[in-house]
Formats: sequence, C-alpha cells, structure tokens
Amino acid sequence: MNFSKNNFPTKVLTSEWYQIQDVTLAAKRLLGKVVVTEFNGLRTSGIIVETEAYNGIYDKACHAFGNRRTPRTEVMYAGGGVAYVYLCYGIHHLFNVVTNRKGVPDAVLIRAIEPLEGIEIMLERRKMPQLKRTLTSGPGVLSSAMGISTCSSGAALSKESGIWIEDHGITYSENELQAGPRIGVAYAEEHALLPWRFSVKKNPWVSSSK
DNA sequence: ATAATGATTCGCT
DNA sequence: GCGAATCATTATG
Repeated sequence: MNFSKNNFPTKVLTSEWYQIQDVTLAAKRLLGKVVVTEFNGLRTSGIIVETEAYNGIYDKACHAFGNRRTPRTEVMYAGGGVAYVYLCYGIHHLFNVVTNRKGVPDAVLIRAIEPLEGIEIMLERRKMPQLKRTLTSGPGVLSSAMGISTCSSGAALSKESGIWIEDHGITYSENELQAGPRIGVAYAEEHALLPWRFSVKKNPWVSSSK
C-alpha cells in the first residue's frame, strides 16, 4: 500500500466511483483528488483545485448537447471513469473526466492542479526555467505539463492507461469552495451563467481567467 | 471538398 | 485589456 505525505493510504478511484448521477456533485468531489500520469516512465501528479461541470445532453455548453453523437463525443457516452480529451483552438488538449452511467454523456473539465510529483518533468515539457503559478493553472497548460494528449481520449482512468486519479484523503467543506460561471462558454446562451465552475478558495494554483 | 469555429494561451500595450 | 496563433472537428454542399 502507498501512503501520501499526510500518511493517508492512497487509493486509485475505480470506475464505480465515477458513476455519480449529479455532474456538479462530481465536479466538487474531484476537488482535492490527485490526478496522476505516467507516460514512458515519467510520472507526474497534482492535486485538482479547479473543475467545471458539463451536464450532458441538456447543457448547451457541452459537446454532447441535444444527444449529439460524433466520433469525438462518443467517448462521453461510454460511462463514468474514462478520459475525454479534445483539441481546442487547434493547440490545446483539454482533459475531462467522464462521469455518470453508460449512455449519459456528463463530463468534468479539469482546469487547474497544484503540482505534486514530477515537477522537473513538467517544467521541461512547458519549457519553463522555474516553478511558477502558471505551470498548471489552466486546462491547456495543465495537459501540456502532464503530457496528456488526445491519444488518451476514450481510455479508462487506470494505471494501465497511464492516466488515473487517486484519493489522498484531501477533502474540502462547502465553505472552502467557490462556485462561479464557466469560462469561455458565452455562446451557450441561458446556460452560460450557470455557476458550474468550482475551485478551492484562496488556492494560489487556481487559474486566473475571469 | 470546403468553410466555420472554438470548454485557450501568450505576448504586447 | 486585446488580438493572433492554429487545426481537428463538424456541418454542409
């Protein structure tokens, strides 16, 4: 058994954990969890400090709005516990965690992490000389730092696929969390202002986008 | 086959 | 604060 810094027995989240029916609850529960990647023996990890919920077919900001099924969105229907990674603006690979049961295309976008392991590796991937807040504060740069690409889209979150999430016993009470509108979804009309972006209050690693 | 469009980031002002 | 970079995905003809 492995232990975290605070002596908590770390455990890998199983696919059962991701079957949460309420995607906003899933987004809140993912805060404090630890996302880990290990590609080519290079291990990196970080504590999730900012997420956004995307509510499947009912959410105009979600790629699966109106039950849209395309080769890209199909992985969101596979059931909780797989990764949905897609390319945004032709440059950025955005990492989402699929939640809820099979056939319900809910997903949580991971927007920021607090670096834990493999900081040297992340600095090199980002071509940054030293550790700064911007290393992992934002969905695009976080994927860059951890080596996540669209190659992982559809992969089950497990050690076998090189990308998974662990529980290190870090939890937050409701008043330690902050909720606000999601970023970059102005086109989603009446769904644009829903307070479905969640972050840890006063955490310096949260992305600065307003 | 072609054209429009981002769940963003970075550099400059 | 503002605008460009840049390309897979998608819808449409």
